Amino acid sequence: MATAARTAQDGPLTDLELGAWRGLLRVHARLVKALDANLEAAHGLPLSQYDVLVQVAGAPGERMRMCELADGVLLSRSGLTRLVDRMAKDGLLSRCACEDDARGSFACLTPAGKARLDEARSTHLAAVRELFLSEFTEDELTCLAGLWERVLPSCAGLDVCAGD
Amino acid sequence: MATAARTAQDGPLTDLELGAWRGLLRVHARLVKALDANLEAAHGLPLSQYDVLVQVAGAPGERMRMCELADGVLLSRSGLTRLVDRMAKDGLLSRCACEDDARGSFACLTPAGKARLDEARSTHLAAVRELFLSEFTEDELTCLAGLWERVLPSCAGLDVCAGD
DNA sequence: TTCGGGTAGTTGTGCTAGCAACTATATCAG
DNA sequence: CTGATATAGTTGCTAGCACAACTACCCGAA
Repeated sequence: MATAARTAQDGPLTDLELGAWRGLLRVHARLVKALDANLEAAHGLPLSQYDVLVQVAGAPGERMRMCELADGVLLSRSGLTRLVDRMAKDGLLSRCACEDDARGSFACLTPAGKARLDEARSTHLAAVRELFLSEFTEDELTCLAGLWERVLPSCAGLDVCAGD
Repeated sequence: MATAARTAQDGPLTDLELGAWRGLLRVHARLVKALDANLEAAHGLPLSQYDVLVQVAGAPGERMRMCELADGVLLSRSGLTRLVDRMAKDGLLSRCACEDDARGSFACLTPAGKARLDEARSTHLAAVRELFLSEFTEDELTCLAGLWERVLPSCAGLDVCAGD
């Protein structure tokens, strides 16, 4: 292996670059796996469904159009259709027609879905804090958040952010 | 929605926490998707296969035990078995018996695999730099790498790091 | 030597996600 | 109003992954 630290344009990644890049991949993989397992164990709720509940609960009228929801939870439309189907079958969501646009439909939070979210939220937030946020100082969090803001547009061009 | 910024132990996430956490999720999702599409378009190589090639090429003898490889590429053992199968069918890897341990087997880099990696590496590294690394100063990279180091053990307990 | 427990890897199975094709509706041009 | 194009959502199909069960083997103890 003929490797040596170059500046930053050609050749292999420097150790620093490697650390910053691979760290992201590893931390993400582990966090998501741990959080999903945690949520599933405590409330029988996959992380993907929790995400949907959070998004819908935060939307006006506690309902959201399918396409917005798909963007919000980083899923394809077909993937979302089926995810919402599963959740509707479990009573966490219901589907409602859209009055303004007959093509569209809403995913609406049911009381059961709301209750489930209320149960799960504190579990999940506690886990996020414990596994991730608690490791950082306030300054570091600020730094991180700023970095994400900066990189996001660089990646691709489809997104918006949503609240908790 | 009765939400207000709390300190950091209870209640909903502060905007700062939210930004740091969701940013990670979004940036990761977009980067991986973009990098995979890029690599696939340029060299017909999925990111998962590229990862395997990098790991194996960096290992002594250009071969690796299946279980180490599985850890290295963040995949389950069964997932890795099938991924290596596919790559072997494409001629990128070959499977070799392990002399010391008859249970084990090696995934060995073939000349074709090496060639493919050589083609793809610069494409991929350029993309990683363009989409991610280039957005940061050296100091920020140092900060990031340090943060990952710190969080990693907090998540779960299985990993080691590997070089490029 | 032989038995028991642990480890490496593969295979059966099921789930989740994406892509492409399709339907139905909206919207805009003329 | 009519036809062309775009958008929302669903469905058919397939790929990739994880879990659990299984086989084969290693290693330590008696």
